Amino acid sequence: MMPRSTHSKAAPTTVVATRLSALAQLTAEDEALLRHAAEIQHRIPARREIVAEGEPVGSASIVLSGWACRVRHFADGRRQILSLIVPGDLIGVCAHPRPIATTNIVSLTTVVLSAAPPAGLSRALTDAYATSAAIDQACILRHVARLGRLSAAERMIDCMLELHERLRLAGMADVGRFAMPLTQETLADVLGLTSVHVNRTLQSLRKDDLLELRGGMAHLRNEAMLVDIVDYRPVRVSG
Amino acid sequence: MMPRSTHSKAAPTTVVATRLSALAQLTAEDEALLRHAAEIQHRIPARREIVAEGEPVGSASIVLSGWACRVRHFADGRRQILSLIVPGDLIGVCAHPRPIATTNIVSLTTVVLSAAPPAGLSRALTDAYATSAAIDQACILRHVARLGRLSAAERMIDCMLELHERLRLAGMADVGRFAMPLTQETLADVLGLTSVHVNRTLQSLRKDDLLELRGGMAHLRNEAMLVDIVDYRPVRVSG
DNA sequence: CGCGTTCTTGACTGCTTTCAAAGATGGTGG
DNA sequence: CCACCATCTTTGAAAGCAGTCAAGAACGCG
Repeated sequence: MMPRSTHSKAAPTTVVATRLSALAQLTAEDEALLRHAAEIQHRIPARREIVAEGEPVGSASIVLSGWACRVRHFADGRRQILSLIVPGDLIGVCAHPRPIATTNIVSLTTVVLSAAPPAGLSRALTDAYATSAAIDQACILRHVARLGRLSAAERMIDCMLELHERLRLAGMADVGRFAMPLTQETLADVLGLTSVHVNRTLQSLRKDDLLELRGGMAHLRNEAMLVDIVDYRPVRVSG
Repeated sequence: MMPRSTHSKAAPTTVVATRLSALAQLTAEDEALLRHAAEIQHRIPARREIVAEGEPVGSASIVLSGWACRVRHFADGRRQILSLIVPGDLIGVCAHPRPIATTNIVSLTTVVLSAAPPAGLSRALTDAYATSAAIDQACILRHVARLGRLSAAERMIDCMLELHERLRLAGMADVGRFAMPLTQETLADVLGLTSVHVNRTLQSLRKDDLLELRGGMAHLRNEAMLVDIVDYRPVRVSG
């Protein structure tokens, strides 16, 4: 069976080059390194643990297609998704000695990974990795503000605007429209809500013609208004 | 006026060495570098902006005493504290080119900073900085889970356990007891609650003899039970 | 001792959860 | 092609946790 992603127009291999090129000036050699690394692909079914908390961080890898997440499980069954990982994102890029994973990472859909070329080989790749890590950090801080101070509808809007921006960076989103494969239950674990309330929130947003999720696609009906509602600002990590 | 901290038994200069030594094997030279850097201190009153979102990240510095935070302000006045910064923590240590700050950083008490010795000078310092950054990251992820899935009382407990652990690393906490200079209103902005509800939550926890905040001190009355309530696990970032 | 900040309290509102069950959807095999 | 099954979405009623508003008490500083 071919690993064909229904959520991406871009071929998996170009997703990575698109995103990393947006983060640093990659040379033709850098792109060749990425292409070479992508020749060996690791296919992971949905709902599989990719990284286990407390275990040594393995070799760095790149998400070619599919969605994953960092997640925390509580003893009583509660679950919180700490961050979403989408195509073009890096996993396990870590600067310090003998690092161990601080969270579990789990696939949410089928995920295809390739190894990330070692950073030392290229100045531009090193920069791209560092910038990617900075974006990751910024998104997590954004998530803190989202969970701490926004209402259910605001959390949903803010989250979708962020995903739209991040997927666009990898060339995987149209204007106001992108593939969003998460179920309402998973979305609830991202947003710190119950699935029932996610459902009601989505109905309300659709009724107001602001935002619509259907058939695995997200539609931002009125992006300007959405941006205004949550005071959304694009992620910027370098000048 | 001497910058004397009433919240610390350790002298400001040793706080840094204590913490960084716990993160990597510092040599006598490393400690000399830290002591030298600490000769020039920068004193910042409470409620001052230390770093502005969107501005280039300045030179790296170390908190010798006092508390600060990363914070997000919303257009309508809501405010969320994204992470707390306590003595021994680093500010503005950043690996990628031309970095700009993704959040504001504000002093919560009087804060004394010194410059952080450049990482390139010493392998151990480089490691310590990287480990410190990893701890920072782990605490922020923890904060996401806290805000997303814990009740008010659980958030309070989890936050106090984390602060106890972090301050102990810098030699600034006794067993089950540490200086906690934040007002209930500030705590509310950390925990994503209102100050009224923080007050009621604290009363309830004190009544149950679990946790007590009074006179700028936090007392963990029954640490084992607190740990159990929130399924608290110590921060581990390297093997 | 006086003033501003912080803490405390009460009554009321409301957003979100809980619990339960019924409908839709999509993929699979007969 | 359709029945079937698991998964996902939708709905309703009731309860609960946290927020809002307002005002008084306590605290700490000068």
